[in-house]
Amino acid sequence: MSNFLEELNEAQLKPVTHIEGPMMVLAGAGSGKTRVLTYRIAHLIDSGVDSFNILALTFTNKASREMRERIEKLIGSDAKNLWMGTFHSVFAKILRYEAPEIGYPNNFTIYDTDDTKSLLKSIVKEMGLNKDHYKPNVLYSRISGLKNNQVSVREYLDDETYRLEDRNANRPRFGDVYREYVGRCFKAGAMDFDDILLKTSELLASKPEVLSKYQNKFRFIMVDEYQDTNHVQYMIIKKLAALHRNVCVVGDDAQSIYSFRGANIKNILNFEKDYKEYSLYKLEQNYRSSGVIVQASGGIIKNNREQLKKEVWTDNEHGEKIKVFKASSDGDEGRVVASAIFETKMNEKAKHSDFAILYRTNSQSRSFEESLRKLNIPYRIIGGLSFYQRKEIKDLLAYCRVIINPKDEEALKRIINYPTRGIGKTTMDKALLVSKEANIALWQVIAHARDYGFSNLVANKMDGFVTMIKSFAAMVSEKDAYSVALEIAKASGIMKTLFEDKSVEGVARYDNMQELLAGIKEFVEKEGDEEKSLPAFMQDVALLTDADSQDDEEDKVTMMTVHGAKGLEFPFVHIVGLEENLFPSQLALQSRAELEEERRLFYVALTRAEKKATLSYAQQRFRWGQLTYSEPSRFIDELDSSLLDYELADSVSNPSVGSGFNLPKPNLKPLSRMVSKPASALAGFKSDDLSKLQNGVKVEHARFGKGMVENIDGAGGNEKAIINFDGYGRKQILLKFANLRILN
DNA sequence: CTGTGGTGAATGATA
DNA sequence: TTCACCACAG
Repeated sequence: MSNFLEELNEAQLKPVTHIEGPMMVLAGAGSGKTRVLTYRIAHLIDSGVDSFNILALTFTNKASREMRERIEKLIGSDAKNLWMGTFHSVFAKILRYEAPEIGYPNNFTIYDTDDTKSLLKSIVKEMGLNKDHYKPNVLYSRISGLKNNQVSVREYLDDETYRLEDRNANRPRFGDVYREYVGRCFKAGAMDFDDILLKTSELLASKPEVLSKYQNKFRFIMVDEYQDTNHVQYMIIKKLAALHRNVCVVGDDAQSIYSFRGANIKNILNFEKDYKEYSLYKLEQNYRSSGVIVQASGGIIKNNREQLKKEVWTDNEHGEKIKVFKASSDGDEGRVVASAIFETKMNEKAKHSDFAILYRTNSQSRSFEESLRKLNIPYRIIGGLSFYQRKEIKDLLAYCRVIINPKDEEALKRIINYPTRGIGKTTMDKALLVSKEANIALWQVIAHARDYGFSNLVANKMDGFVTMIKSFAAMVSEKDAYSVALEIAKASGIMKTLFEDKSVEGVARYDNMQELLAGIKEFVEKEGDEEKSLPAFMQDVALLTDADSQDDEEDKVTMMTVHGAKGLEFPFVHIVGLEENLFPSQLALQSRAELEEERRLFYVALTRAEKKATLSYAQQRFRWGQLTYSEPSRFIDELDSSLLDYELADSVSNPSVGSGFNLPKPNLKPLSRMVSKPASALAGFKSDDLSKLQNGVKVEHARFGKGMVENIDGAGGNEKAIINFDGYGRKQILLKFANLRILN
């Protein structure tokens, strides 16, 4: 059974057959790192380790899925018992059981980035702070940084250094924002992404019985991409591994590209201190890339001071030189790259899926999309706005969240008036104020609106909403996730609202919602005895950001950021936008450490290529809607010129593109700004008494002209009329504001 | 309360 | 350029 070991080379075999005791594998790009991890797990199980006792942590869902599949191929269904997943998914799962130990409910919600930012925004507003100094993005990354280093609110407030930093950054009250944010999350029974790790760490530190339970469960621990772990993750691993000390970390310091979110290279160095008896293994033979690419990338990384000693080499053939394209503009770069792909595909008889376009920022994808579309080259974009971040998806999921955890304030705010049910901003501001002053959940205020002084009219609307949510909640224990979700979509009116929107985007939104429902159905119908309830589904969803539903099988060119490409490989790779201030990013030019991270990022990009890498840059490009000029990236200069093949002529040599095509248009002021808008209220136009208005009456409106009343509803000064105007179509008009003259 | 249009900011990556 | 937010009219 263990003949699979024969597929490994000597350097790989050693770590794979290492069983007891701590170990670290430093694995160069393309050296078979995943292979070592998967084979080691297979070998552990083969040697009698119970698969239930193995924990394997990765950074992406994709990596863990891939590893599980590969292990399954080696050892069969035992692979299902492994605890394998991303840090977030594994510890979220543990927290589902253990949350009450630290004062959270089992049904806690996970706040994603949007929820977090929206909460921060309301806090800043409530506290009356200057929103230019307290921007959600900045606050979020500050809080995230603190949490990743396990700095609690208390510790923050006690530490003059931290507070000074914020005072100097024009946000002296950051500490109050931090405290309020943490308090509000707790009150809402919500954890943000960082909390999942932070709370796990706190749990393990404060509850010895819990710690000991998981120490005994996870007798063998494996960590992929160890160079990307942050301090909290490091602490969690350290605690879990303290008893058995069977911890195996795999990583490559040259590919550490996540220090911006707290990843700490020092964790690799700390490893040596914490586990003095550890064994070190190095994988230095690259099986992936051509000699040119291995040589070029090795040369690049040598420019970094901070690095561990490692010499990556290959037996592969030398291969083609790295091509460098100069383009005149971003649009031109798109055309050059698209036609190069077209050509290579023909010459090499390659598939579309053999190509990748890698860029530094998501916003660069546009020019490539356009050009590829023109040449009828199919492509897919990974990243950017993921499926689960789309508004219509988040809306439906927000209903699910409120049903499971009514205290979830962000979800509640999202849906209380969607589809519109007459509970608007003014009402909600009031409700929020009550919730804050009485220190009760927003949901409680809404559920008992009359007790908190809301008018009957408003309270009735809230009652309707609350009744609806409760009726959904009653279904949860009886029905599966799909039945509940479908009922929500129908009964809430979301489905109808989206269906009625016939614009292009509207149709897409409707389709997306159908796709979500189909996804839930799939979840429910999937084989296996896992739970099929809505809460079970929602557990998975919050942590799926990966373009999971992507059709990997289809023959398409892949476009994504360099970050997104980590761990992947393609025969032909285009690295684009190699310009100063873009790649390396202008934000990374402040310090040596940041520049070195950019360089590692470039190293990652280059080492994705198997056969051939192509670099390109544009001399000018549109950024923020403005034409900017740019210089070629320093990373091009750092490459050994004997490995480069400069394509001097730019796309002017391309006969299919007419000359002068790329000239910037003369900069005309948009006309719309100069045209004054038509007078909205005609002077002297006086409204008739509308109290006796009825269906079928012909009226004249100051702006819309003549029309016929088709329907009137509402009461008490809030009557709305639907009027069909000639030339303007149906309009809904509130009579108390309307300027209408009754004709006839 | 709700839809519109005008204004100003965004473009650094992830679970 | 595009998107999100805020006035403000209706």
